[in-house]
Amino acid sequence: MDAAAQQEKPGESRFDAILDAAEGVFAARGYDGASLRVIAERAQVAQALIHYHFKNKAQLFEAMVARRSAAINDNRAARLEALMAGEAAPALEAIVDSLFRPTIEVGRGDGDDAGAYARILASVASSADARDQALAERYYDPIARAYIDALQRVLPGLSRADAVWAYLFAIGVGVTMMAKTGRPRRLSDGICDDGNAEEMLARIVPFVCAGIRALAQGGGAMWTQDVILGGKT
Amino acid sequence: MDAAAQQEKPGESRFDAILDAAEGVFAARGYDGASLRVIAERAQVAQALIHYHFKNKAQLFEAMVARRSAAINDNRAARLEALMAGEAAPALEAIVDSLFRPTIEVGRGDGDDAGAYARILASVASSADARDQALAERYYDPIARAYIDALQRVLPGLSRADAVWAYLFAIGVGVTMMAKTGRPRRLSDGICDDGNAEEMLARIVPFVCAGIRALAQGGGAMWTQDVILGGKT
DNA sequence: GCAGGCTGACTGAGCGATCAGTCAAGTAGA
DNA sequence: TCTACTTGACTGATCGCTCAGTCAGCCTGC
Repeated sequence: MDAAAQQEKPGESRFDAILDAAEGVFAARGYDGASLRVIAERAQVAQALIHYHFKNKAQLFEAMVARRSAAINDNRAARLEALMAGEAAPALEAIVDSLFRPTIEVGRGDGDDAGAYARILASVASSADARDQALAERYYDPIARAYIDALQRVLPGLSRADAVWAYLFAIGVGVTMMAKTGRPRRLSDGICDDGNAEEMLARIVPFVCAGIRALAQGGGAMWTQDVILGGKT
Repeated sequence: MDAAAQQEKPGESRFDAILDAAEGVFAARGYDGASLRVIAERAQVAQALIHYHFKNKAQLFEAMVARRSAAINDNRAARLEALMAGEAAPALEAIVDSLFRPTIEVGRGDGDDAGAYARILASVASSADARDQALAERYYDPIARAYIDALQRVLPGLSRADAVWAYLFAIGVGVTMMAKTGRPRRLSDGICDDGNAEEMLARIVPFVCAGIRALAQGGGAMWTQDVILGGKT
């Protein structure tokens, strides 16, 4: 047992301790794989206390998502509002940066648990389960619409459909890359490190921005048609 | 056994029926949420038969991944080899298309189960769990290296590190978008439909290609530095 | 000042349900 | 008869959740 890892953060309520523990265990084991017993152990509280504060397992999960998503999306909203307040349209790069940076500064954390919430988000984002989609709709769709609007304001040539696709593609990149799986290091023989968020962001932002601009220029639909019509080679 | 009690897919072995059922249940409920009882029910076999064919739950999961990944990655390898065989370097678009198309034609399926395997892949890809990373390493790292090599051959300006990042970003987009969550439709008020794979692919390919080219041109690292040094606006 | 009622925070014990996995017995085709 | 396949019955472990009850602090009436 690692005493330091179990030590309660000073000044933290047991309520928050449970949410912290839940985040780590849900991230490591998935929703069904996580057990309330293990969460209680890690939070150093009795298991029944979880049911005192939260109606059931599903509500604990939602409370955990609600707490983190509020922190991240409030941060995003503030940055985005500041960007869009001026008369001149901001750079696309600034918008995309404001989309990803809060997930690092607020949502990623440090140390062994880095990327814990990002892994939870990734599973929610790629799930067709009704519970997960309801969470996505409640806690992430509002900010998503704000960003889709912003993309259209910055790139007048971007259709509504392409703006939605662009946003979702961007989220797809972000959500999988923030999860800190260790795969970049393995695939690159140590050159790439997904533990270095700043190094990743320096690539994700130009990658995503170039992709969005390509959709705005509408150069896309032609390609696959060529492949289909002309036969692939 | 009377003919009426046969499985839904005629001529299919119970072995494959178990794998099919496992795919659907694992996709819908996650690894721990899936129960062997439910899988056996859906496959219309006794639960013990699962343990006859597969040592345990983990091995069933791996066998399911192995079967699908072999189908997808053999298809990818054949397309990629054909593309790289010629003297002239192929278009980047053709390479990226060959990366995504097999997941639709082989791995996505139709009807209610569309995207089932893609959802499993998404959870494996964003997991830091040792079992999931071992699966990724065994079944997906080899083809990943082949694509990373191909990217560098087509874009000589692309460094090894950027090629790895580019590949992982592309996979991030693909894996989350193939999962068929219904979110595009919800966010776009019905305009966008992630059930239409061809429509998505027509956007994903140019998006990803433009992103990769941006990394090859190295225009990335400057941006975030500007933001940090100059303050954001 | 202080007794008594009241409430929120918290706990140990244990319930019924369900889990993955085991096993001996049975069946069918070669 | 032999082998591969298939089954129902079963087990110990673990699950989410409930429940009765402890405890400290706070209000209220006297």
